[in-house]
Amino acid sequence: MPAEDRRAWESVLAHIEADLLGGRLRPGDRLPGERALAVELGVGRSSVREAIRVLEVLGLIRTATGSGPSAGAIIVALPGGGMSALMRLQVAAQGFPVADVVKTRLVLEASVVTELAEATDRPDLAGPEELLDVMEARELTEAEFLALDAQFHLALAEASGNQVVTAMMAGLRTAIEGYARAGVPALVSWPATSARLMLEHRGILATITAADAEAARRAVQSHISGYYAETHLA
Amino acid sequence: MPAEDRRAWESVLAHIEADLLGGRLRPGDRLPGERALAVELGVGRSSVREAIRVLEVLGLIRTATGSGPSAGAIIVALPGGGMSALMRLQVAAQGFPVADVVKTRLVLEASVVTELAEATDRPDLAGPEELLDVMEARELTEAEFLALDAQFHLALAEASGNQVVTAMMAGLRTAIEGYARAGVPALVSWPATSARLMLEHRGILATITAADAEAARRAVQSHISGYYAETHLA
DNA sequence: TCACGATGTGTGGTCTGACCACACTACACG
DNA sequence: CGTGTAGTGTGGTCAGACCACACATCGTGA
Repeated sequence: MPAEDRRAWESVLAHIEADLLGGRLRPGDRLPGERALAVELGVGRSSVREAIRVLEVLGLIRTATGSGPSAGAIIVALPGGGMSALMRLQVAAQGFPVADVVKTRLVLEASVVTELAEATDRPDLAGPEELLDVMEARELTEAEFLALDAQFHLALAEASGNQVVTAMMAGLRTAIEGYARAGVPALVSWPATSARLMLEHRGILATITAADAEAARRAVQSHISGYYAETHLA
Repeated sequence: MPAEDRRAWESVLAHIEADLLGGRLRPGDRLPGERALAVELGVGRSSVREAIRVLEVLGLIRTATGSGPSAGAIIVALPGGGMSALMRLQVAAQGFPVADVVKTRLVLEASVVTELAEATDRPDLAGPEELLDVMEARELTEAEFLALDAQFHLALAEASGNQVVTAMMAGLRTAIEGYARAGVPALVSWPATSARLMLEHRGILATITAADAEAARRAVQSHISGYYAETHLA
């Protein structure tokens, strides 16, 4: 019997986590209703709801009103969903220095492109390429461009297949977009910079396609740290 | 004016996030009381509580009952606090394959030791060294040893000073401990393996002290992937 | 005068019961 | 046989009521 001295909502969370680990709950399953869970665990419905809320924000479940198979709280376990909220709030609370975010991004992305370039079977780069097509198709506002830019890097991570790295990149995405946009005013020429960024994106994909891991790593590192340096000269 | 069609607790969360970004709330500050916040935002106290709960799990605030300066909900923004819960639950829900966790760990830790070894001023390794001393002091159970092991790696990340990486490592810690413990039965000899791991730990610190980044990276990579391979031979 | 204990006050933590909007189900009616 | 309407169960929300706790205050006793 686990200690009962923890807060009620924590015991609910622990119970659900145990069910998850024990295989009694799997992705796609529906949680019991809030009222039923409350009775079963001997706590109030509000406590159940606080636990449910946590699981939802963490991206583990999806809730929907109404009835039927799609209603209720359903286990989804979509990676990154919660990480994004976490990183966003953490950065908002000044928990993470931008320099650390950039550095971490550098490390993760270097690993991503290395893995892509070294993959034995040619990785599927359709996703990233489509994004580049969109970015090059027409003139975009700075915000639009940078949003697609961050999305491109996220797509690379997805293509690498590493779900943990993808989740982390998804979490960093908001923070990345934030500092990227904040740096725009410091640029000498936005059109010149965006043009360069687009070229570099194509270059990164080219090195991956060429299976040149070393070049890919260099390309992505200069791409990221180049922009960072350019926006922090002032 | 933001849309009011979102769920009540989301609007509370958004309001607090906005205060964070706007500098109206900073680490160390106390949130208004739940009742006051409910009145101020025009929602019920339970909705406020759900938002508070999310912030607490994400590691952004700490709540305490009673009165006085240490009571109430206080912004703490301690990195890793929430990431840990997130990763733990995500792994529990089979959201992340172990192989991806190991791979990510490899990338992050390689970066950590590289940075430590290349630091211009000798980094402070007192924390990691103390942990090694404890591990070597006496015979430990497997669980104790592996817990300290994970803590050692986390201490290295902390020493590197990169808060984002530290947070991510903290998040991975539970998952790491989990697969490490799960692999013990597959080992030929636990005493032999633990002895080797301890030697490798000392070796990693030595390469850092020697400022040999390349050796440090190799050491940490063989340390991690070695154990992983050893426990996945069967 | 000073130490100490009872009391007051405000905090988060929890439970209960009551609505609401919604979406699907089932049944009755044309 | 189709169709629409009432029913049922879901999450979402609110209001109010306690509780335990920790600090602040003030009185009382030494």
